Amino acid sequence: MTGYAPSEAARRSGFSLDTLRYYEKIGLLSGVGRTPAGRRVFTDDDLGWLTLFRCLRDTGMPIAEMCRYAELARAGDHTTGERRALLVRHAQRVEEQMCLLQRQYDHLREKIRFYDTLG
Amino acid sequence: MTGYAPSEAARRSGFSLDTLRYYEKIGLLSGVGRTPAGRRVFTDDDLGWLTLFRCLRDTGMPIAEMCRYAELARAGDHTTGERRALLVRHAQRVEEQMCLLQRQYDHLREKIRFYDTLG
DNA sequence: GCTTGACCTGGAGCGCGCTCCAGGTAGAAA
DNA sequence: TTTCTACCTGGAGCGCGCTCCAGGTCAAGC
Repeated sequence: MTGYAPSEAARRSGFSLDTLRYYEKIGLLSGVGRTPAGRRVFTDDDLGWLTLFRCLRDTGMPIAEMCRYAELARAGDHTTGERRALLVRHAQRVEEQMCLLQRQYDHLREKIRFYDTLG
Repeated sequence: MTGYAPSEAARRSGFSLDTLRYYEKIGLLSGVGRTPAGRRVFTDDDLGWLTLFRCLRDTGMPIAEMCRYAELARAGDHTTGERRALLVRHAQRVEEQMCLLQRQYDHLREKIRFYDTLG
């Protein structure tokens, strides 16, 4: 149960210090420990959450939905089904997003090929 | 050289009427024709531009960069090299984005598989 | 002639996700 | 002992990309 300073947690998660504080403020990240002087101490568990948030953000999940997920997790083991369903729905949206991205990427490549034929 | 009403251009491009007006206001789309009464008339050429903008937006290009591209195109044929370079740079960013998306999608799938093992 | 509806304008407002700031504290380094 | 750095708080501000609104115009259908 190593503890990490805010700057270290930021470095490892890829979120800024301000974003870490923001996530805690809105209740996305909760139960972050403190030193007697009031400074945050992040655990490996917190970093695990941050890794998940990184994944969800990178795949375009809105923060409100991540909050919902975190809330379910806090509510206990009886919410695993709902949590899984939430992730599955999100994964489906990501698949669609990947298809669209691929299509438009192909379109873009074609446009570039057009410029290639000009000279 | 068929002409399209704003609502038809919106339907075909997938942009809202407000967005079409906005794109013209900021100079992204220029030279859109008008009826004597001042109503917009979109040509096939305009729709071609909108299709390109759709592609670039869907792949995450900021509007400022699309403006730059449109500006180059308006400047004439001597800018084709620069235009191509702009698209190539963008395509590279899109490739990176696709890789990241795939990685995080895999991560997400793994998380879902974890929930599957629970019951 | 009257209503309806699609369109026009300039400009304000919004939702998201941070990001920055002022003013302050604790602890370590010189 | 002074200074420096990393951190703290509450709250304001920002950049992006639209989106909405009020108030008006025109053309077509009844």
